[in-house]
Amino acid sequence: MSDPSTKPNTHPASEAGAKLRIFQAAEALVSEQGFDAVSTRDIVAKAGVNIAAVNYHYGTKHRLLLEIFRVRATELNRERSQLLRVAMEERPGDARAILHALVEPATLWISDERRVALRFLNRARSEGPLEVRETIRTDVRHLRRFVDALALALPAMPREDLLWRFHFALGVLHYNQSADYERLSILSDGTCAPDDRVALLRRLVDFIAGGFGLPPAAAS
Amino acid sequence: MSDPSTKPNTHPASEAGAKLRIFQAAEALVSEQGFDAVSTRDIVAKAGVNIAAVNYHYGTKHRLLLEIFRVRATELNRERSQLLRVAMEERPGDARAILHALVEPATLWISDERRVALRFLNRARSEGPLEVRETIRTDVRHLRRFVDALALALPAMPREDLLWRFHFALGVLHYNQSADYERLSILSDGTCAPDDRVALLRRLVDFIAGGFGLPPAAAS
DNA sequence: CATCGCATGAAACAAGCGTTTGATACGGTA
DNA sequence: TACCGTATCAAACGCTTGTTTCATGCGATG
Repeated sequence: MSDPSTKPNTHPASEAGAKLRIFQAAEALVSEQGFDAVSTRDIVAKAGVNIAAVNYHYGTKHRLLLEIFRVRATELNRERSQLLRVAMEERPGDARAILHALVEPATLWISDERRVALRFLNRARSEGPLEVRETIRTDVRHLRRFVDALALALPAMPREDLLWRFHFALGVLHYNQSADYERLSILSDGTCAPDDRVALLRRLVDFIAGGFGLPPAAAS
Repeated sequence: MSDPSTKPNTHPASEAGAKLRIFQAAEALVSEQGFDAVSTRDIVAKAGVNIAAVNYHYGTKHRLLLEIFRVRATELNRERSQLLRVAMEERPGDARAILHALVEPATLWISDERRVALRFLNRARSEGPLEVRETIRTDVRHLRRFVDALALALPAMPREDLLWRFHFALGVLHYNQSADYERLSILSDGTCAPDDRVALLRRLVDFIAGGFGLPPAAAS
């Protein structure tokens, strides 16, 4: 049930697998238009399948969306955890490296085909089903790893200060994932654009590190 | 049309004014449940009026929501402009005071009955009608005043740097307005709560000022 | 070859949506 | 008193929603 591409399809009309195509069509449409704006008929039209296929393969539209969220959230958290582990091994005690591990995955995802998955996750955070929003709010296990790592790297900072700053850092991070760069582009008369992902990542980490009271980064 | 309380109502059943009660009911429901989750029938049920009243007083449900947004956005922008003006007069060249003027209104609104209006505006930003989201994205006039003020206070900072940091600052600000404090509460085992608005405001400004590379605030 | 399970198709379902209709009651004015 | 514009009401409109039904076609199995 977790991977829509496991079962090869035998029917001639579904060369790429109807279940997988429904998954991708729903993800793409939601990431573009939002959860409430996408209907079952929109999904099956994009996927090129009959309307009954959604309920046949996923039970309900609700469960389809939950499944998409589950798959993508797992992927993102796994990537973040891996980057954090690498940072802790290679540069232990470097708070800036920890913040980098927190910010990097989402910034990279925007640059490639995973942009769709990331935007789906962002939608889920604010407009997704109640069940999903509840999970996001209360399942903080993977975030706790980052807090603990930061506490190790910044032993002099009171834990309450550290948690609030971490909270603010998540705000910066999520706002940037929403890709609302048009306002910035207008404000800057077009000079500020998110095209250079490396530079954007550096600016992001710089800002958050500054918020944590860290000194400016050394030239890399 | 702008103030739903202007016309005194003559009908016995509408002692507080049907138009005003519709306005308030819609604002409250949307701020709690989101734009797409609230139906016309929900609104009239909460307002205690007939379902035809919405279309009679506001034309369409769409125009009702646009009107609420227009009224509340005007109020918020006016308050921010006024605080910025005071900051520029009393503490010219103080970047921290400018950031304070940017952050303070929303933080104060959360504390009183305007919390409903603020949450409505936040909803409008992400899930509101396309027309509203377009306005928010492209109407940057009141933001430009803050950018210009910051440029005056931080003459050494390249404009591109300043704009990016301002962009990030808006991220922190909006994230906090969304009032997603439950995750922080869980992460901190309940020790971090947004009850003390003065302290929260100080922490917010501290973090953003740090992101701008400003030195830590002097004790007030 | 007959049979079975899985996948798909067209059509319809009940429920909810925003909006409209036409009737009714009210207070102010001539 | 007769009238008129305003405001409210119950009821219905046409439409879209997510989901279901039942028939059909396919490939694999016996």
